[in-house]
Amino acid sequence: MKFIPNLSYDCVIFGFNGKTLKILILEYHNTGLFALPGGFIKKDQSLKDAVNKGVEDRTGLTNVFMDQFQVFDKPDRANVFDMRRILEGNNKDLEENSWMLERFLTVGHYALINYEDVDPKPDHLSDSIGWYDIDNVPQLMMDHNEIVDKALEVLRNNISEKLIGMNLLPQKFTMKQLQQVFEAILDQTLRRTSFQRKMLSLDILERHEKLFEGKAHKAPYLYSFK
Amino acid sequence: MKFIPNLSYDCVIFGFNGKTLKILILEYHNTGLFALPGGFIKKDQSLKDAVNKGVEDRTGLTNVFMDQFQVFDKPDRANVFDMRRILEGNNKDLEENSWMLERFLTVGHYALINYEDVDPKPDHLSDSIGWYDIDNVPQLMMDHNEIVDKALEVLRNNISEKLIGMNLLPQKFTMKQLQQVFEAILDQTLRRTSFQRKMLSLDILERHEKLFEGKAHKAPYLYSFK
DNA sequence: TATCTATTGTCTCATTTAATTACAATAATC
DNA sequence: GATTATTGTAATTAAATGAGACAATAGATA
Repeated sequence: MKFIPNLSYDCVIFGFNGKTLKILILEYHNTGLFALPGGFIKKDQSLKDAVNKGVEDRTGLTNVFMDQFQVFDKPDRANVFDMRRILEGNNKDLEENSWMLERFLTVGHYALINYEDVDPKPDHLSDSIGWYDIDNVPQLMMDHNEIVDKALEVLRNNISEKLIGMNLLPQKFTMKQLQQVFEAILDQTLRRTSFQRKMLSLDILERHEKLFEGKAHKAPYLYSFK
Repeated sequence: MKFIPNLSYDCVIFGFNGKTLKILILEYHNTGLFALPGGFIKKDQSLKDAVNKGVEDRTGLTNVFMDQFQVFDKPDRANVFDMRRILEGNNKDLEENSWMLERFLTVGHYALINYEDVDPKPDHLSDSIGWYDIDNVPQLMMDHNEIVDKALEVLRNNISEKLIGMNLLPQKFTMKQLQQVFEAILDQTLRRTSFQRKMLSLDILERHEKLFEGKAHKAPYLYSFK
């Protein structure tokens, strides 16, 4: 067995489409089971490498911002019945893969990516992967809904200006877009003038040319992070 | 083997003696090796139960405030040489305990306890356990110094008034003691009047009788958390 | 008993930071 | 050229914090 036994990772991959915050969820072949992208850690592999690999396989992205935030370890979190269905749905040998039916602790991660850059690809066990609004996540297997909730909570607490926008937005963006990211994450509206003044005072933004959208009003500046 | 392989926990146990922030460190028999209190997780045990048990064994305390904050996973973090010395120093059979020489990922925790309540007890592998000032921690085995540094960083960032004092101080305390806890954690001096005003305005403290210390000055009130 | 010392609790006033409102600038439409 | 929707920034208010002043007081000192 090339993997570390009883240990896995799962990753809540956040994206922002300009309106709402979304996460990537995959569905397993012939089971109707939804789950977070996750996987196992090779015996000589760092956790970070393992997760990066998993995210790259499903999104095509490298150098993604990522953070591990909690170990989920309830002894009864594994659902042997579901796992068996997934293996059978993929015509996997149960004997050979019986290690997958044991207890697993999983290291929860979240990743922030630029929605536009992604071309989601299902892995060999699943037949679809897609974006779901953060407030419209389907029922997931095992304790994955709990992992999503916790990831969002941590994201809200860590909303330290720079990291967030830098990873969820394209290189250049308007002040309004930046504000919308914050509003989507915090799930509350912010005052435009206070937000703008605050962001500018932090001295983390660089101002570029204006963006002419063809709309009948003053054109906003584009910004990037310094 | 009754433990989950390749996985351990370690715990940075913080205490406050009225002056400085301290942590508990143990020394292994006949090796001169220092380490954080840690251990393994039984196959049917929750991580939390495992850590609680470890803390209770070494401090005698139950219901301790505790938080897991990071998995440390560098593939080369285990030091086979040191581990062998510990086993040999304790006359343990190398063959039987060879699983301990493999790669381990460890879940880093920190705990906050009331210094006065503790009677530190070494476990069966170590011959001493004692308090060390946070800015005078000896060289520890493996990556334990890194774990300590990270724990302190997390503690500083999480210094959300209530949790801290509630766990590091006795039930009743003076405003000065509370300020000293903050100063020890943040490693900076705070303005007395501003601190007092801030704490009182948070509406988390209950004021009790005065504490007469027999000193030649006005006696301070005792407070507890609401 | 009166005075002195160290510390505490609270006020005041200055300074900084943030919330709120107001308004001019402007890109495209009518 | 007037109109509309939105943007950038200035002006005004309000809240939080910094810095200092001062009276209160428990015990020590004389």
